[in-house]
Amino acid sequence: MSRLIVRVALDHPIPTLFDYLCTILPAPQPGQLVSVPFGRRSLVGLVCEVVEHSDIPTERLRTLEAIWADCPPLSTQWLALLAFAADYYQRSLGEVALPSLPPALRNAKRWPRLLIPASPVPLSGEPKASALAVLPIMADTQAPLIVERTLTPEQTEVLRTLNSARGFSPFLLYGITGSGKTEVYLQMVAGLLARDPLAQVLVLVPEINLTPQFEKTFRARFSAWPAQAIVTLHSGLAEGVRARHWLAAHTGQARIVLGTRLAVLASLPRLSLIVVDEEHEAAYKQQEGLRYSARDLAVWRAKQLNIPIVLGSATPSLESWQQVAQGRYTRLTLTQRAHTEAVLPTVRLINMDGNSHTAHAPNSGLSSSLVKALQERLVRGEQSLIFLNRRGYAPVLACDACGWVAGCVRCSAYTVLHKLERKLRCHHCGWQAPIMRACPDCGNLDLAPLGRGTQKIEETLAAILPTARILRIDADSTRRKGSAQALFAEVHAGEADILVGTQMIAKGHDFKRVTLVGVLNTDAALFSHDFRASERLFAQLMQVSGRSGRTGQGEVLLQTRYPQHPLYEALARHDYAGFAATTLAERRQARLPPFVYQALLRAEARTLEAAQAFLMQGIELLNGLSGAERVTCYDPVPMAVVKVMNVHRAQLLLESPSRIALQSALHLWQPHLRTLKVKGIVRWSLEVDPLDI
DNA sequence: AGCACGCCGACT
DNA sequence: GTCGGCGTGCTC
Repeated sequence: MSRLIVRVALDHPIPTLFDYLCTILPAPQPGQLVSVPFGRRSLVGLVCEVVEHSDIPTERLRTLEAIWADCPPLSTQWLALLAFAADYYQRSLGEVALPSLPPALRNAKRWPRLLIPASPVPLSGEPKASALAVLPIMADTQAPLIVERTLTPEQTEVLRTLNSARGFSPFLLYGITGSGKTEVYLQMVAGLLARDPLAQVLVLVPEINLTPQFEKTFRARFSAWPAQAIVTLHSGLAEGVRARHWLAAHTGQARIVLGTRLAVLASLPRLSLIVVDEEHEAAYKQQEGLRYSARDLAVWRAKQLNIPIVLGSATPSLESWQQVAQGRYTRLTLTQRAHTEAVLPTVRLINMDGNSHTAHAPNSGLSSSLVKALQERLVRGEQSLIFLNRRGYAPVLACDACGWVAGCVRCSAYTVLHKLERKLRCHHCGWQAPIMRACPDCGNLDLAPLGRGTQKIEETLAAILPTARILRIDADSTRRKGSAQALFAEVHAGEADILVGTQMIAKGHDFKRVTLVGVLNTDAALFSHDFRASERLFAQLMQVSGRSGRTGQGEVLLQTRYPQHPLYEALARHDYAGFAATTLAERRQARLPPFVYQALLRAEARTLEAAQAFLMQGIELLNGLSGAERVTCYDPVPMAVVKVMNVHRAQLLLESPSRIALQSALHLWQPHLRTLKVKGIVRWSLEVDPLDI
């Protein structure tokens, strides 16, 4: 009698499948979840193969504990997607596949209580299906009118192109803020699901807090459908809910899956269209564990399944823009705002250089032009928004006498002064300490806060404009759960005149009464060592500018010491295309992404020396590999913030004009790195296509 | 990655 | 005399 060997992927760094004997009948199929003994633990694993022979000696083989027979197996296409992600990001299949499952599914004890949704019902087979074209108006008066909107001629043209797409067709939907990208998504989805009543659509959004309003919009538009046809997937869901939603997607019952980056790895057997909204957002890149790009995996998935994908943005990533230039993606452009009353804001650059500007008050950080503009809004009963990407009161507390600067005890970073809380706080690790009265080095009592954060601007504004109702929205004022919602509600209700905030205020919220946006202190990003800083700054400024004048003529006042800088000039012209062309030309010249491919080897240790020593040995190993000459390897460098939580960090950059050459070098390199032995404990990780260097 | 085993300093 | 530090070795 031949025995059955089940080869299982486990969440474990050894890049191998683990073989188990199977005594349960019927034996599992590839794609099924099983419970196996591992060491003295019991783990959930994914069956990859069922064979009759194992290279492991029989006496070392252990036996499967259980098979989750109720759950339909994951498809070979899903397995291929995860195998690709594992291969590309240099991880084992199990390390990628198992963490991609909802936590509840990875606990075999919970299997019996997880209900598998019934088989999908064709939406077009329902009596209400004809309502897809003309939908009822919802009773909810807070919601925008939900009848299908009349499209602008531009939108109609774009939609026609999208609807005629067959097979793998990547589109870059380049549409300015307010041009009605969402309406295009909605009508494209409606059209597709009407044509194919069993089809599934994946809609990705960059942030968890954008899911509620997207969900609301989709539910309103498809209100004729059963509720379970639309599900969300993100890390904020309770475990049970997330498992139910995932299973609804897996069985095909959910037709629209709306989620954050983790949703790109969901099982979607009838996936027919992918939408990635705000595709340029850095949040699509996972920044810990498996550092995948959900946008890139979405494109791969669309290619694998031979389906269309729409990447939408007002400020596309330069990677996607370049794909258009190379003819790989099709660009569709929306240049007009969908509501005729909305026009692009006027952007004024206020020169803060030297003597040429007139500060409202010395050292206030506010120009008299901005203060005047704020006063005008106050008189007219309109709202203003002040954008400053620095929370706290002052970024630095320093001693005038000896030059001492307050720093974090665990990180190589300055601590930020939080005046209201009377604390010095490290924004890297959260460590905090009371504000000292005297300099610990020289005893000087005159410690000076340097620079300005949101708290200080709030305080200054309160002094200059005593009648204004000022609201601050940043990570500190919204720390408690739900307080962000409450603060935004206050703004919408008109209970604030001036909103001071960090980038939190730039996204998603449509402030109808805001007619003025003031932008402070963004110059540092112009001269950052990070070559992507200017791309991010431009996108951020376009986004925050778009907050003004959603229902009329708005104004943006940007304070800068470099009003002639091409980035700001392009912003004032609302000229993303010009900015992109210039920046891409610079990147090409400097041989930076997207013209080269990069990977990072990071090392962390208790001393910087140990981390650097590991990286130096890594370089030697790399140089010994065949094909290494096609990959450029730079010197190891300490990271920008060298020490975080008492751990020292350094990194090594690899670069190649060929993605394949870089990939093959990494594959050859990785097994050698695993065997490296250095003094002390060094934790290391490889990141492919890093965003921050 | 966990989780064991295993050999040297400060506590009841 | 033990509790506990983290070095190193294994997991089908």
